[in-house]
Amino acid sequence: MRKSLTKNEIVKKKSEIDRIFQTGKVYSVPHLRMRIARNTLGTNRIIVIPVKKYGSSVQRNRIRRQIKEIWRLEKGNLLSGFDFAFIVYPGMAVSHNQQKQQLIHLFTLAHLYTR
RNA sequence: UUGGUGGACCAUGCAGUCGCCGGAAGGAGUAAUCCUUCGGGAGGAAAGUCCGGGCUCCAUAGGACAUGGUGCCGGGUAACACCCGGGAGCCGUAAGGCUAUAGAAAGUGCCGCAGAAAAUAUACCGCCUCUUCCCAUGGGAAGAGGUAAGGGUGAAAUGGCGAGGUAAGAGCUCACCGCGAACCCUGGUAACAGGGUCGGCAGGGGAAACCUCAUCAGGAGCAAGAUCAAGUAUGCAGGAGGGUUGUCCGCCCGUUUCCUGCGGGUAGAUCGCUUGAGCAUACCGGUAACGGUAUGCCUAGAUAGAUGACUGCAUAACACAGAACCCGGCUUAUGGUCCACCAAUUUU
RNA sequence: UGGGAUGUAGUGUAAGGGUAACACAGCAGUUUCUGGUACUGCAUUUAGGGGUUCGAAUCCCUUCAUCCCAG
Repeated sequence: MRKSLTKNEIVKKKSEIDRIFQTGKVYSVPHLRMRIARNTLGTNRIIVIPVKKYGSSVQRNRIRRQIKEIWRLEKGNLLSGFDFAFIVYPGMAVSHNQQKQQLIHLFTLAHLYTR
């Protein structure tokens, strides 16, 4: 599978975001919370939401890009048909390797790997 | 060497792998779309939104009042609360810096406490003269008057200092200094500066108190505004005017229209959107800000929002920080490099 | 993104340029066998910085924080 991340793989509408928050299951590690909900598209979609108190716009943009990058590299190994929402709280690790370990831990908790 | 002052510049580059958003060319496909190649992709402050403009709609932005901004002089600019040059005042040993720098004699108001008096001038302690009385040769008390030199209060006390003058004093007179809705000469476009004459003290502060004078400003803002598509109910009730604006005039639209409220529907796409008061280089004009001419260049345009991750080398580049219609400034945040100048100390 | 508003003790509010005030809360003390009530006292650089003024919470500039409106 190609490791791309196009616009169709991002959750955009407010009604869909609300649906994730109302019906999704919650898995969390320190300073990061993941909600997943099934969709009817057959593919996975993602949204990253840093809370308002996380920092300046530069810091919020950076953490969003970093999580998108890790998700892009890992999504080929995951089951499909889910919407993902990552909520980031102040204190999140900045290092790429630590973030990667945290996300893999979350995916394992949710039993999302194909094998 | 240490401390300081002023200014200029940079804000990463190269290579590899995987990705993101536009553009151009080619190809596949009915189309949606996909593939290949080439080339581009955040800032000096993009920030705060403090000023000024462009642009769009309302009338082409008109008149008066209100309201608000600005405020030494000259220049620059599309414009400005910006910039450049000059004047004056203040601060600093200096290099340099700062200034909402018009008018207090148009008018109104304010100056707590203290102090006699806080702006009409006046008189607490004093000083001096005269009259009366008392003790007796020098004082004391009371009354009438003159005066502002001295004391004291205050942030601030009605020109300063010296001499003459006087009963004591006083711009009462004089010299010097200061002052001036005053006049003349010289220099300067001007602000202003220098000099002279005259006046003879006119009179405190504050205009970032109201205000006066001069000058500027019409309102709203790209969620402006325009087009297409989809969808709903040319629905119900009230009003006759509505818009331009804070008010009036004027102007524009209008009764098949418009406004207000309730109810219902859609929550999509395209344009605006990046060629611009643009950038670079050279020459010319100007003290400078800046302007002119020539040649060359095209350099983000997303729409829940594109720049990331990993690795190596170089390096000071690891800081502050992310375009959202676009420009010119100001202010604030922040890593570094270089230049010039000043002061002190040391050495020659 | 655009348009506005407000910052005063821990909280809620006052204050005409001239000593920062009131209520509740907090702390300490007195009263009581103890607690409550009551009484007395204490704590605030008026969000930060600068300017005007003899003097600033107040007037002006600037920065920061919080809140509201427009989808």
